[in-house]
Amino acid sequence: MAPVNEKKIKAEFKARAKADPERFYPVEVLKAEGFSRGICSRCGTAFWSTISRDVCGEPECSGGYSFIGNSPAKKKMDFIETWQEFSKLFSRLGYTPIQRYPVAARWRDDTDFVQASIYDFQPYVVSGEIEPPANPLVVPQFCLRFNDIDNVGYTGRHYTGFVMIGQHAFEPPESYSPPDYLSHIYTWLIRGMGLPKDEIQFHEDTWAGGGNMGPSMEFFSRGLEIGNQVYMQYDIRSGTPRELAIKVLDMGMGQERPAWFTHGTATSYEANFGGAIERLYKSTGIRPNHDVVERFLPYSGMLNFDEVDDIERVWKYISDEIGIELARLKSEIEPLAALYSIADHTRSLLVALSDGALPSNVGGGYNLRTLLRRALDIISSNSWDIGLVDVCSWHAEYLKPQYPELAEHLDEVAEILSVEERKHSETRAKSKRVVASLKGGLTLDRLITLYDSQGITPQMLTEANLKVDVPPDFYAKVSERHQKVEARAKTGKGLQLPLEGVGKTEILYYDDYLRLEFEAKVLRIIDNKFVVLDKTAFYPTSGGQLHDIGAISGRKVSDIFKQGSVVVHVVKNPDFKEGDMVACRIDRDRRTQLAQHHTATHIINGVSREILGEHIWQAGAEKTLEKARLDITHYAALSFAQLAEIEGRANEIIKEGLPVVSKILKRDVAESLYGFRLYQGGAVPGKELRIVRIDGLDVEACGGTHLHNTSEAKIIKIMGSTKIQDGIVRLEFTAGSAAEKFIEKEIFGRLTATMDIIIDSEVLDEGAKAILVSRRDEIKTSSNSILSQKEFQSNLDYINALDLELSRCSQLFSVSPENLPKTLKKFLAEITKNRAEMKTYKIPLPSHAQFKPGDMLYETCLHIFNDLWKGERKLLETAKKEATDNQAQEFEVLSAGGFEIIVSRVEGSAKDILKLAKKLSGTNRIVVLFGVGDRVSVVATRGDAAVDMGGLTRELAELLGGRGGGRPDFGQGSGVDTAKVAQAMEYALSAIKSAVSEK
RNA sequence: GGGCCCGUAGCUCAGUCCGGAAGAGCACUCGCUUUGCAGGCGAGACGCCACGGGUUCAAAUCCCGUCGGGUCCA
Repeated sequence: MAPVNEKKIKAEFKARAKADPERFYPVEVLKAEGFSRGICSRCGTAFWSTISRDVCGEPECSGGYSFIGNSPAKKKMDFIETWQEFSKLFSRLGYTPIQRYPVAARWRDDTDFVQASIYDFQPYVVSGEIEPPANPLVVPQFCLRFNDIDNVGYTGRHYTGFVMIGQHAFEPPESYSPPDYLSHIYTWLIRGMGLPKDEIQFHEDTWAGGGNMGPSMEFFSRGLEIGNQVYMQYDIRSGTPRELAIKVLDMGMGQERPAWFTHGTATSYEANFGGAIERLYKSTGIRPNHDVVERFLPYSGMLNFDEVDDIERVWKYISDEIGIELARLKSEIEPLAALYSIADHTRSLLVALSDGALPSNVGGGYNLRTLLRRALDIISSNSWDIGLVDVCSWHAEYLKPQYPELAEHLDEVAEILSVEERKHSETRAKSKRVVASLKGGLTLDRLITLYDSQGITPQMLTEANLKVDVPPDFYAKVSERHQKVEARAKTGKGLQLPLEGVGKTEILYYDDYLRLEFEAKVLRIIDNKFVVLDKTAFYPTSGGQLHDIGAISGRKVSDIFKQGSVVVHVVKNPDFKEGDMVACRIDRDRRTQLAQHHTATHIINGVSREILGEHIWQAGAEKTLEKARLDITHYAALSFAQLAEIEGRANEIIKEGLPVVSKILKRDVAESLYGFRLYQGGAVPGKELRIVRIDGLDVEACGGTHLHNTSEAKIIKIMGSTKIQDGIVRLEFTAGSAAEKFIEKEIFGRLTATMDIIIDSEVLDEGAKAILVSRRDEIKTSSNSILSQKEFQSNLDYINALDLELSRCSQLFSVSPENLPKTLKKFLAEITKNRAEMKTYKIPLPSHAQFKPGDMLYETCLHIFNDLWKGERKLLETAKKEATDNQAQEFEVLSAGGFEIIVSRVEGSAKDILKLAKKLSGTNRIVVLFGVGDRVSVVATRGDAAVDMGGLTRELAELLGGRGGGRPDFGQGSGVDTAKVAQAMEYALSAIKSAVSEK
């Protein structure tokens, strides 16, 4: 938002306009129609009306809505008809009706969703940088607003998703004509809606937002605001209003309003959801009691769930005021509000999901998830049998004349909804278990943590009959905690070079990625390090693509970055000066590799959309020398099969050798040719866009260096995918020689290295080993031939089979493939160690001769893990246990003070003597064992005796040159001084004896 | 974008704060018992305590990182 005080500027302007209406408002139109000006005796607003009135048309001033059940409009139109009538009329008036924009605002970086029709044209049309798609125009723009979510269903007019019909014009001052615009909308009120002029009031007002401001005319009838026409003509970002070069008409009218108004239904919902609402009534058996609803409605605004602490008291107040018993009032209103919420939420979801937005735990997606879960919770708490997908399809059917695309996307919407529903039911089940395990008396801190980290609301606790103190400002406390945390996390600012007076750098890297040499003039050198040229083909790090390297006048260029529209080269000790012409050369291998990765990214993006669906958007990307990564919007993790399909198709695209064409287009031309799909990398500034197109697959606005033809990518190998957050999946892949290197090192190399390790370890039986050796040799032979002949494409299936093998093996040991050799080494070493120990216990090594590995390394790994590692360890442990049992009989037991005392020295590790001590201990026993091995371990246990074994152990361990401790009934420690064991035993014995005898 | 919570037996989880002997219930196997309504009793099997590193005499437990899953806020 602008750093200036918009509210203050607006108030000042409003006062000025009020004093001089002729100058700021197109009042001549109203005068000609017989309207005259009045000042509202209640709110002071200046308004226009044909009949003498004391108050303006605001519901607060004129006593609420008086059109309900008694509309003054001569025409009746439902939601769909409203747009049909409106667009027909405005076409005749010279406006062009255009398609709505997607509700997910990809062309903007300051908002997730479109919240008003003017959002479609911000910032570039409004700023005059680019042409609007038509001028003047009207648009039925679907908008999402989540701030009133709690009021939806109750107030009769709030929605999370609604259609704002926009009437817009973008004109230079000389042709900008508010009187025309006002007369057009007036025509709509009179002729379109059939309102008698006596029923219309216009209010003088001022609107400000997004750095712009202008006078506005709101129009009302019977207490309902039908719309608002803003004459946006000032830029107020500097703090004082300045005339805009392009003045803008911004009229917005809720499409839901005319339908409601002309039908005069109790709530707006009844008139606007078409068949959906009827079907909801039918499936739940709920119908509005119009008498109750109408009496309730004027008070509904008081039930503002955000602002009121004690909602019950408000209910009671309303019930008293309208004389309907509280219980009855609630039983009439609440189920209705619930139904209307479902209708609203599903419609919002249908549009948002159709447009490619996804529910998520972060970003704008969280709003969608909240919407969805709210709807699901309403359904389940009322035990209704309503399927969200069904309701969506009812909406889609009704909206078909206006938004035919919604019906086309129903399958994808259904899929996304079902994934979300499953997640929600799992979360709910989990919450129930947690709640069930809680007892009352929770601290506020605990309550907040429960809500914050597990989504368990205080309400759920009280519903489970837990006694908890919930402060009325609970949710405020929650956000307080967040604010504290957020205040701590602030970031520093990056490097800012003094570049005043340096013009925009001319970019040469757009033309051809193989343009690697050029001459340029040195404009500035800062700190003997940062070099600015008049033009450059060096690519700066941007758009997720890593910068080039190379040389300027023979001096090494190590980094390139952009500051604003100036490209800065980092050069070591430049031997040239400002004003010189210099020869520049870019590193070819690096440039080629980066181009391969960048074009591969576009291929993967296009292919993913082909395979996974229209909801796939780029959510981030990075291209380095080693690999490329692309984050795509998708509602679930990708399966191996899906990855394989994407990779396979991507390589087909390479084989097909499609041309990659890039050209600069004007933004409006590009948008009309390719739509908003262009904005894969997010919002892009500027009048002109560089468009990179792979025919039939992908078109993006992109500044990167690209191949000429997909065949130059050579090969694409997907390395893996992870779900980086809900709704976003990251694909990592590599192309060209980086892919070949990857295959060589990380597939062939890793696999054979792993096999080598197993073979060298000598843990396998001879037969199994022989098979593994021959398998390894075979892989080495094939891989050598693939590598030497560069036959990657034709051997992709083989390569992928090996890759799959690697990942299966890594999953077995729950490590990443990278750690597989290392992990196997660890396991094999343990097996060898166990076997050595088995020898000392005289356990015969079991024969695993029956094991015959097949083709797959996986089987061998399974064998190593289960039979060798786990199985043999089991044998060893069993043997040790038996040995312990036998050994336990052999200890000398002393007695003193009524206790049995064992103080003894054995061979063994800490773990061994621990087990032995456990075996020996009893209620009447005191046991101290010294285990001698590499070092001396001490374990001390006792039954009921009053000796501090932890303390004793500490003393003993220290005596042995180490440390130890423990609880009164149990001590553990170790030392290094094996020679002092006898001394320690003596000390232990005497300490115990004196302790028990004291008792 | 910013937080927070959770990864322990096939499942649901306790143990983690405050380091010191890896647990419960359900499911499973076997035996006995019971006409049955999740039947009762007894015995048993089942753990790389997510992965990697660090601190420590000692780590499921503390610290750092990674990977999964969940949740809240803007």
